Amino acid sequence: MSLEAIVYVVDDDAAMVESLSWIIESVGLKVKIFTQAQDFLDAYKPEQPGCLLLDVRMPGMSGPELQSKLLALNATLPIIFISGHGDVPLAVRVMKAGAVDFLTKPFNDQVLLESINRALRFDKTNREKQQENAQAEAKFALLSPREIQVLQGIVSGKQNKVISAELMISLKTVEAHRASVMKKMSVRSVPELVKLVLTNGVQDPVTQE
Amino acid sequence: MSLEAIVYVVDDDAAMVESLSWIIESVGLKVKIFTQAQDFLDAYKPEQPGCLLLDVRMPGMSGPELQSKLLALNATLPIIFISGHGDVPLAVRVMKAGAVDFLTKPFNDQVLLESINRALRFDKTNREKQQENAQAEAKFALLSPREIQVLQGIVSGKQNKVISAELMISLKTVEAHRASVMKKMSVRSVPELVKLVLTNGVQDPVTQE
DNA sequence: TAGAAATTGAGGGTTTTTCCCTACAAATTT
DNA sequence: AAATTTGTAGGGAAAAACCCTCAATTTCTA
Repeated sequence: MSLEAIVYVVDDDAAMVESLSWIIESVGLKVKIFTQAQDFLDAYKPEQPGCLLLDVRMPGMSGPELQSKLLALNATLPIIFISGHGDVPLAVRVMKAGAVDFLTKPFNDQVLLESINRALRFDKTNREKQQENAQAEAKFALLSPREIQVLQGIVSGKQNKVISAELMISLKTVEAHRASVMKKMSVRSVPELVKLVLTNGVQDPVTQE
Repeated sequence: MSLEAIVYVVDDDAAMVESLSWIIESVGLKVKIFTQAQDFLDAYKPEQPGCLLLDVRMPGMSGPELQSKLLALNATLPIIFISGHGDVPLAVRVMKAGAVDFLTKPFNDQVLLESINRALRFDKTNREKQQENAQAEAKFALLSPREIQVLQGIVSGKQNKVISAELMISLKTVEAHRASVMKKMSVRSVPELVKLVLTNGVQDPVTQE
C-alpha cells in the first residue's frame, strides 16, 4: 500500500496559489498549500510521495534556499520552480542542483501539468529504488560481522577454502557462516546474492559534485 | 593510451572566440574553433574526449539545434552553452536535454574554467564507463546463441540440471557450454560473471520460466 | 568443397558446495 | 538464571560443479 501523491505548492501569492490549485485539482491530483517555505519545511515528511511546485521569490525563505535545505536533508522530492522573473543564472543554478523544471510565468496549463506528471513519475521510480535499497539494507543489518566478511568473500568469487585461509578459521565454520548468510539474505543461489549486494550496494552513497 | 581532451568552441563571434581561446589556452587546455555549427558536426569524432562550448545564437544552425543533432547521434560530449541573451525557457530546455551548464555573457573567467573542468571530468568518467561497457560487449559478442541462453540461466541462479531441462538438452551439454562461457568471458567464478553481466547490462529479452 | 566453429552427447574422475546432524564456549539478551 | 546469538568445529553423504578426453552432427566460412 503506497500513499497517494501530493502536489505541494509553496507560494506567497494568494491569487497564484488559487489558480495553481484549481488547475492541478482539475485533473484529480491532491494539493497542499503553503504560503511560506518554512511552513512547508516544518510539515515535510520524507515518506510522502509527490512533488513540489516552488515559487522562487518569497518573503522569508526563498525557493532556492528551501531547495538547499531539502538537499541537505537528502530529500528527493522533485522540485518544479515557478518564477515571474527571467533570471537565467538562477534557473541554471537550481536546475544543476537537481530541480526537474523551471517554469516562467505566464505558462500554459498543459505545460504545468505535463511537468507535474514528469515530476511524479520521477518521484515514483525514485521511491521504488529507495524501497528496494531499504529492504536490502535491512537484510544486511541482520548479518553478524563475521558473516559480512564471509559474504564479501563469496561475492568476490572466493572459494570457501580461500575464505577460511584468509580468515584463519576452519572450512566448516565458513560453511556455517555461508549458510547463515544465504538464509538471512533470503536468497537461494550465489548469483541472487551477488545481485542483491551489487545493485543495492552496501556502502557508497553516490556523491556527485 | 587515451587522447588529450579538446575544448571545442563553436561561436560565430570572432572577438568572443578569440577571448575564449585565450582564457582556455592560458590553463594549458587544447582548443579547436568552429564558427559554424555544421562545421563542427562534420568534424565531430565520437572517440575524441573533451567538451563543447556552444553559442546559442548563430547564423545557420543554432546551438540548441546542434545539441539535438548530437543527441540523435548518441554523442555524450558535455555541452556548455554560452548566451548573450537571458532566455530562461531556452536555458531550462537545453539543461533538461543534458547540457552541463549555461553561461550568460559577461561571465567571469574563473566561472568558465570551473565549468569546463567539470565538463571534462564528466566526460572522462563517462568515457571510462563506456570503455568498460565496450569491452564487456566485445566479450558477449564472442558467445554463440546457445551459450548466451546458458549464461542467462547461470546469472539467474539456475542449476545446470534446471537449465538442461529448460533447453531440453543434456546436462553434459550444459556443462560444456558453461565452461565455454566462463572461458570466453574470461572470468574464473560465477560471481565475477554475474558482476560482468550486471554492471555492463546486456538487456536480456524476457525469458519465460 | 574442405576446414572451422557450433551444438550436441557421453564417460570418468576430482573438487566444491550443500545439507544433514552434533557440539561447545563466550557474549548478549530476556 | 534461562534463552539466544555468535563463532567455532567436526562427521558424513548427496548434489553440484569442474576437469579431461572423445565424437557425431550441423552450419558457417574461407
